[in-house]
Amino acid sequence: MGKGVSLKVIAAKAGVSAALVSYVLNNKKTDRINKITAQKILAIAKELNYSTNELAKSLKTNKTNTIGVIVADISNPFSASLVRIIENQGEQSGYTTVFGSSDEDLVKFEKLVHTLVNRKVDGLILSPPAGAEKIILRLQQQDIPLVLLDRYFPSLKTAYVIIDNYAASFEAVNHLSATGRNRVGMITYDADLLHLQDRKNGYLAAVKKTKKRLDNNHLKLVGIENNVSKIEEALKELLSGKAPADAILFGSNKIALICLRLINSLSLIVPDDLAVICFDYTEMLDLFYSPVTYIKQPLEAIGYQAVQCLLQNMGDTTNTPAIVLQAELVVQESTNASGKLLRKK
Amino acid sequence: MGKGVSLKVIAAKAGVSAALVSYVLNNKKTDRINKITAQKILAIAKELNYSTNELAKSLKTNKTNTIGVIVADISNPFSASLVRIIENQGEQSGYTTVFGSSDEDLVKFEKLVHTLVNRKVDGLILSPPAGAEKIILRLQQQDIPLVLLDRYFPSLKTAYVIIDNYAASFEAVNHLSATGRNRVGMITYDADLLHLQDRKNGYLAAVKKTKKRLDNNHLKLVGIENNVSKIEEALKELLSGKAPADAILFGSNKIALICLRLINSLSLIVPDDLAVICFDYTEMLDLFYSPVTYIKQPLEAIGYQAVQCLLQNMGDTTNTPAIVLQAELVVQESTNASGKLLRKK
DNA sequence: TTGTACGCGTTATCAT
DNA sequence: ATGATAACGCGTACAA
Repeated sequence: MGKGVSLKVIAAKAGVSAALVSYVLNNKKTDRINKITAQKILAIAKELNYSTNELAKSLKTNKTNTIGVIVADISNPFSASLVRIIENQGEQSGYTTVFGSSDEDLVKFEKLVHTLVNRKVDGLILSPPAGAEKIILRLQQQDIPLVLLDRYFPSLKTAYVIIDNYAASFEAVNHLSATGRNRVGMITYDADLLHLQDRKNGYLAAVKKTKKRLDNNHLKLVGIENNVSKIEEALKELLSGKAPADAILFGSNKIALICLRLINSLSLIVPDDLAVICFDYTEMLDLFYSPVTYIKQPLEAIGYQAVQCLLQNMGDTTNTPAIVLQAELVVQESTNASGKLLRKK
Repeated sequence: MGKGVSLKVIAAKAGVSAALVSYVLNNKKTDRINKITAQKILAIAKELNYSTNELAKSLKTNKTNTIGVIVADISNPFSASLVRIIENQGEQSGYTTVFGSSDEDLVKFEKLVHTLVNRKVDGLILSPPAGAEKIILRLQQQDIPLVLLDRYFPSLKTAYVIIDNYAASFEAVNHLSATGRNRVGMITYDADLLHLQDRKNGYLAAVKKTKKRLDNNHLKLVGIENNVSKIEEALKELLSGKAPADAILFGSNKIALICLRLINSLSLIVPDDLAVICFDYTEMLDLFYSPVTYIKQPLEAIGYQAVQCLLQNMGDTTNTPAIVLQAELVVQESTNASGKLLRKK
């Protein structure tokens, strides 16, 4: 690739050694080099449009200035935004960022990790799928700097950046009961990823607190593969029966999309008949006729911290900062109590 | 990085030369190698958990098995989906994909291109910003395989994959007039990127055809930086005055989001008072109370073709396939004529 | 200022 | 048949 304008070529043309060219082009030993030859070398380099072969450089210096990032699915707006922030943040520290999507698939994840490691990335920012402990552990044994993103494993001592999902769920449910909802349901994932457990447990704790007794029928668990009909079925179940939910917390933006679409086609009125809250913001939430109250993850902060933590971990692998950020409940129309209260009068 | 398990280490442990280890691990000269020593080498390699240093390999073979992709903004759902498809498609051919966002900024774009080229990617898939001709040309002079994505430059002979934006706009406007709309407006970008020109020109041609005379006030151009208040202002202008638009074509999903949000907060009824069509699908369009008719780009096909074209161009740089794909108008509720017709009766 | 070893894997050539 | 040697790709950095 390229036309092969190497140091050697420049050296030949200038009648000097390749080493000297390297020094000049990198501004090293600048005081010990004849300024005239330096000028000549620079001129030739520019004329030949030289640019360094980062491959060779990395091989020698053992540094690629590259960060590897693995998210669940880069086509998810949430991931896409986060990735973008990391990209910018990394660049500010001189790093190029390489991405991959794991699809929450352990095999795919491991393969991606391998690819990145073999390409000698300087560090990794990872959203590992369930069961990835051994893979992470091996990376640590190889002394590869890494930060877990959005999730972590209690059994491992790693750097991580997460949000307090438990508190976020808890606050959301509290908001719903405080605004007069009595049968708060939740549709979320049946997965053993800790951050998803937290969302579920925060919900359960809040329901328990506000209702004394828990109606298990109001918690619906669906597979992480986001099967549309399964999710729609869960919603229908929540809305039927003897005690239909009058409020629902959606465990992700994918779940929310599917459910809101169905709600749209039913004759339910939000927020009058049903209040809804969604985990994670996406643009679509503003387009629902009743703008959706949502749990806002501090994306900028997450991306910033992820890169900063990685930089620290790259300096010293035993340095494993654990950052827990708080999410914010953004109240919009979809949980407005007024409609409901009016009807009660 | 790594623990430094190199061929050399394995060779030492096995009491053979590094070259032999390389042959064994790559299944080369397999017939000329003692099977017992081969087994021993494989065993040691596995025991030491060896994996090849792709940096060194690439340096030697001059092949990185990497494709570089530059889009405008990876956090845009449209780009994110496309990127995901390219990622999968590339993987099927054994390529890792590296992404970057240019923000439609020429300087950023050039910097990204440089980074990728210096890292010796095997080829590039690019959505170049306006004015990038010289950069592309230089890449071609360096014999670097590339495919333009979603846009192209008539002055350059490159491979490209685009959709027929002119026809897409044309069809959209036709659909609107066929369903009884008389004052079809458009809000799109004031940019000299050809694909955006095409969108505009397709609109103009269709309006001209259906109306005989053109009312320039129904075409609003906004900056590509997606300034919210500018776009909102454009919409308000379209909806006011002596001949307010009764249908609008939005030139992108960003424009659509901003406008639909505003329409939501006004007391306009879609499709009764106003019909809308949007370029590019995103999930949000289904969540609008009146699901939005949109111009669907064949993302899968675009991604597939982009990778295929690149592979061809990598085989022979003078091979520059030009693929023009047709978009599809997906008619939903937002352009339904019934509401309007009922009112007319 | 320059020669040269080095990082690491590949492969053509040479030696048993 | 089996296996070793050495040059190579390209930039870096130390010794000369």
